[in-house]
Amino acid sequence: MHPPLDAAGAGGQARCMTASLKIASWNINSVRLRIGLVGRFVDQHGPDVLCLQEIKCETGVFPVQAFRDMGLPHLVIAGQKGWHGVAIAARVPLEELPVPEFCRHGEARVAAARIGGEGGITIHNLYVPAGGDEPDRSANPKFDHKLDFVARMDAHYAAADTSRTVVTGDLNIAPGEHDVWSHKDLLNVVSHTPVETTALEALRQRGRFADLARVGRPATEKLYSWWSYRSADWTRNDRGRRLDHIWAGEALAPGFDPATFQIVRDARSWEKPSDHVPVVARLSL
DNA sequence: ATGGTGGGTACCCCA
Repeated sequence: MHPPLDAAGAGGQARCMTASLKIASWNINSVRLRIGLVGRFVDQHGPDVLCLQEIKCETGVFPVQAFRDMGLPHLVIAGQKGWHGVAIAARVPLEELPVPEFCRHGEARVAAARIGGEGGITIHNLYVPAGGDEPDRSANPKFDHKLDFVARMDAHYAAADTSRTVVTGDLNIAPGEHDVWSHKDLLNVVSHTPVETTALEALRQRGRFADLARVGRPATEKLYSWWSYRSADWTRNDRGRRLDHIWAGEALAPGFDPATFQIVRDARSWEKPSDHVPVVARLSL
């Protein structure tokens, strides 16, 4: 057996009786360009684990020292030149795990780590392919790749012990009617087509994961984590989508307090923002 | 119906 995970107390707060882990996910759209925004987020929110997507750099040029300086010295980095790339940064030691082969093209879209050893928590940080523009898998190879990626996730999580696993990241799918600004207008738009939303919900349920953003809140509440850059003023009509997710396996879900789930919407207004904002959840251990 | 913006890279890919 291992001692309880003592990750509570992020940001120098007093340690709690109950250990907990504050997990955040953020598609940063270039970690080097936005390292200052990462620091700002970490200062303000004190995550114990920060999962980043679209780091857009090779592992060797990831800004390691900046993460040490912000109190997240433990890193699992899966980079590649120019695009994609994911990383997990933590206050507590991470054990890097082999990644399931979700990406048939071998792109850097998955990072996996365990905290707390045997009986600890496994974290899968995913960057699901966006899927291009045309929602037709025979006409659009990128959409085919996306659906294949999701099918591989399904096969993996259906067979795995997911009870102490957190799946998080930019899944590039807004599954629910109220995860997009207009269900009707987006039914034929990649990220919200029925073939995608049905597949994602089915695999989540087969994997016995709770979608933490939706636990304990009304299904009709609009929730978004991404707003396109291609808008003069993203706040004007709030045309967002919820593409970024934190899922918890069934042993972790009962210790989750819905009040700890946050979408850091104001980060979309920071200077030179990512088009995604961080999502945060605290898990009791 | 269309095009809008942004990042990395190298003269165009991707989101």
